[in-house]
Amino acid sequence: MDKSYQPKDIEQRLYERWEEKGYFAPQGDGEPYCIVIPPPNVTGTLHMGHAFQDTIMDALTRYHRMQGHRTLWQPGMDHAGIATQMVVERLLNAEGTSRRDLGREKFVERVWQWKDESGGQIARQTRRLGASVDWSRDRFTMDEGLSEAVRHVFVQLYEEDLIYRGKRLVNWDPVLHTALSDLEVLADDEAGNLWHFRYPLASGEGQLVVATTRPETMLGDSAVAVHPEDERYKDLVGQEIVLPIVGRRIPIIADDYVDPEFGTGCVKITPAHDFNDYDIGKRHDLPIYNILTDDAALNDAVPEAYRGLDRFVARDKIVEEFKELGLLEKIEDYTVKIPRGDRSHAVVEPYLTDQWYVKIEPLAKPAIEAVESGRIRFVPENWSKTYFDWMYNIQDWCISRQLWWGHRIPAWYDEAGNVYVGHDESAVREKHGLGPGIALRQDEDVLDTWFSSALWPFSTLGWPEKTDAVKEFYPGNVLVTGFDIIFFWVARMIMFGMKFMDDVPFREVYIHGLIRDQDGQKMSKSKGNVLDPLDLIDGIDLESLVAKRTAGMMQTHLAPGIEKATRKHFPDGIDAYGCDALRMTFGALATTGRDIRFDLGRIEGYKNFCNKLWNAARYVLMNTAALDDGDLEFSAADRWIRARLDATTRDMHRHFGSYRLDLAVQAIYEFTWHEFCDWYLELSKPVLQSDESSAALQRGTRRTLIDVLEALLRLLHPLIPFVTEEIWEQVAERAGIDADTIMLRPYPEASDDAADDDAVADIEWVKQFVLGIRQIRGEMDISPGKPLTVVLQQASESDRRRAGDHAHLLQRVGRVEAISVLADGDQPPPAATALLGDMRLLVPMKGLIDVDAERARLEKQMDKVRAELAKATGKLANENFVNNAPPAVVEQERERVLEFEKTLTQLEEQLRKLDELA
RNA sequence: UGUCCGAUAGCUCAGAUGGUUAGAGCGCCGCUCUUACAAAGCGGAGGUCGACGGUUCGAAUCCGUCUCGGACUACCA
Repeated sequence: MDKSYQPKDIEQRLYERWEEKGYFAPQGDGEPYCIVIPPPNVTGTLHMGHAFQDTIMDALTRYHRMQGHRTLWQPGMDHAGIATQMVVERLLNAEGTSRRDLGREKFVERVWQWKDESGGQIARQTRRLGASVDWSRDRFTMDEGLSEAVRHVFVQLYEEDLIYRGKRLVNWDPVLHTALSDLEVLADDEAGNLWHFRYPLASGEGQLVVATTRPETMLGDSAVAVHPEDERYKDLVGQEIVLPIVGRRIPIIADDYVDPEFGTGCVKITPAHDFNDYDIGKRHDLPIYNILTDDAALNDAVPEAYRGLDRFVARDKIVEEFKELGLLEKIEDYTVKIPRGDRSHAVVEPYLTDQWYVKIEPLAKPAIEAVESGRIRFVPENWSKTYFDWMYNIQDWCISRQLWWGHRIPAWYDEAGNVYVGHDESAVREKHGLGPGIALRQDEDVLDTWFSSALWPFSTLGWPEKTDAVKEFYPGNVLVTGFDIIFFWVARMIMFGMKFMDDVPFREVYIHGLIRDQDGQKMSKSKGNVLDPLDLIDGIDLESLVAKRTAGMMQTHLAPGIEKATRKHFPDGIDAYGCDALRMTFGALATTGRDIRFDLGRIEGYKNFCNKLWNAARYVLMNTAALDDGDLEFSAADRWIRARLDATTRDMHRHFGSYRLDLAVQAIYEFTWHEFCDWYLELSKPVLQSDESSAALQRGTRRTLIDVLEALLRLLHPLIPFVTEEIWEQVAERAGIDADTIMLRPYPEASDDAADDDAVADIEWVKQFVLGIRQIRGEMDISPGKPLTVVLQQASESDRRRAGDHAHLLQRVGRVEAISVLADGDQPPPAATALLGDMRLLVPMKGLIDVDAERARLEKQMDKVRAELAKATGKLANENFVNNAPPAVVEQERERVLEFEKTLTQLEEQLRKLDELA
């Protein structure tokens, strides 16, 4: 083995072998365990969030696979309608052509081409992350089987009246020319104005002042509303306004919606271009004046001078004209929420169009119950509240999109505009008796991407076919995802799962946090703070990183700032940490539902951890070459480390069971480094490197070294698959295990044997002994290599026994040359002191210890003890404590006081000794 | 608008059901290249647990109020 761990050499080689051998496919006949991957968008590349999520899922998958479950991690990708179409359109633009130039068919072909390239990139990244997905079952939301599932669902919902077509206001993206669902619209505060317009009464007597953030929509006004109880305007209700510029007479109406406290208490009503106004319009039967085109320019319904103007140009012109007419009361600065498309970032318009909708309430009900009843559990639990909030107020889902890339809606129209829904055209013709003479044309629209995503937990398994996979792997066990898509995806999977499978799609939803940069900022391309997980695995130099972050930016003016920040945060680029280190870091950061600041310091530490493990293995392998059969005798250290391994194994099961990968990482890190390496390996040396130990004892230690390391590797494997596999192959051979991979070995189970208390106590005593000596060395500046003589004062029977039994350990690990026991009544020599229970460890000074330094040490220790003593006696002096606290707690406190007092006496005595000397 | 989350060492974070001296990693300060590992070993310093009240014998932990962050959600034109 190399002297240090070199991940680069082994990761890809191992992954290829695992894949070739088919280890990722479900194996055996254990209980099924299934996770479906949240399918990444084909367009993109995997970012830190994906890598984090994949790490969690892979750890769970490997853990369950090792437990003998028939484990499936279902992979796949999403066609991501809008996102993908935008990317390809941008490519076309760069080539000087466009979607429209190509035409629908050619364009879609082109997207498929792009999908193959981009999807390949994602698959490569997924492999580099070590994800043990079953590639043989890889699916894509637009492949034939999934498209079949989509059509099936659409047709059934339509036939059950749960899908309908309707003309209403939708969120219209005037750049992409498509409708959007509510969820795809993001409203953020932007600086704007509030314009106050005077609207003259038709009676000619007076005017009303209305305030608006969108002056141009006044061209579509069909009323002015006031609150019914508003005394100022009560008498005007029923009268009319003459709408300036347009000249239309519109009524003054009364509606509760109006807040009399806001502005003037008068609201202009534009039913075609505002959701609230639309509702009011319906309540009052107002005419609807659509004044916009698909591009959000003004259409022919407005006065000639405004026709064809962009909405924002028209806005200025309207304001100008009001000013000229003397009808502009005032302009205020005002912060407005501007709705923008989440992909195009264009300002979205409420717009009246024909769209397809899913009637959501009947679907939402069982989905709410599924969570209420506990059939689906959110982890952490509080996310269920978010889920309920949305589900209780859920709106019908607009599922049609005016795009070319996606599942075409399976609806056909005849020339009269009658709509027929069916699997395909021939099915429609057959069902409705439409002969070949009748021309049908298919709906031009495609479905919202999330419509097919909602079917993912069962469509990927072959549904609507009744496949074995469906029977076996539905419902899945856990969904691992981010909170940002609880509404988009999680809720919809639950609704469709309940509807079509009559069962929940998964039993638990593990919601993880968002990966942020070192300053807590969300990672995004435009901020230039994204990290490519592969760059953390393979490393990248500064110049390449800068180039990568500033390349292909939409807003090029941000590049210099990004470059500066990048040079500041990564002055030396990024080291190659290897996949395992990255995964271990993600695991350690996977705390319950809180966002994660990704810190390079952490990954560095886990790279070191991998190296530590590597070197521990080197030591074990070096020392176990000569394994032979024969009697085994296990030392106290052997028995101790096995007990510790058992305890750690229990911890690992508990933490995996509760999705606390952070605690799992912490527990296994602690065991590996601070118990196995720091102590056990050191304690094994005196046994193996001494002629005095018996062959049986040496055998026992060798056996333990191999056994514990082998189990440790299995405990670690779900988290750090590569380095564990690489080491394991050699260790397994030594251990006499005949198997090809650690992946399919059983996950360790804690033994039922009671912990070996004697051995544990002995080794704890040895540790305390050594630590005491080391402390004296450290603080007295005695070289670690210098052998010391130790005198035991007030040694009990068991202290003496232990000192005798483990003298060889103390000698080697503590560099204690000689131990002598001070007889009762004998004068102790001037010495530096450490305490071990009631016993004192004395390191005689013989010129090597500084009296003042030792005095300072003692004073410091005594201060600490005195503080604690004061606290404890204070407690006991409190009658309430003594009377009310559980007896065990009180008793414990009494014992502590005795301990402290005894310790204090000892230290005082020692201090006196020093004073005598001085 | 409503809901939720967070505030613990210089930094990034752990701290079930309230109970010994509040922990880890990194960083920092010393000392060591001791034959698995300097990507290491050993020792050490560093925290009135956001603020104020309350419950309790006892609060980082439970309950209120507040401050400062963050997220989601709904909005008054």
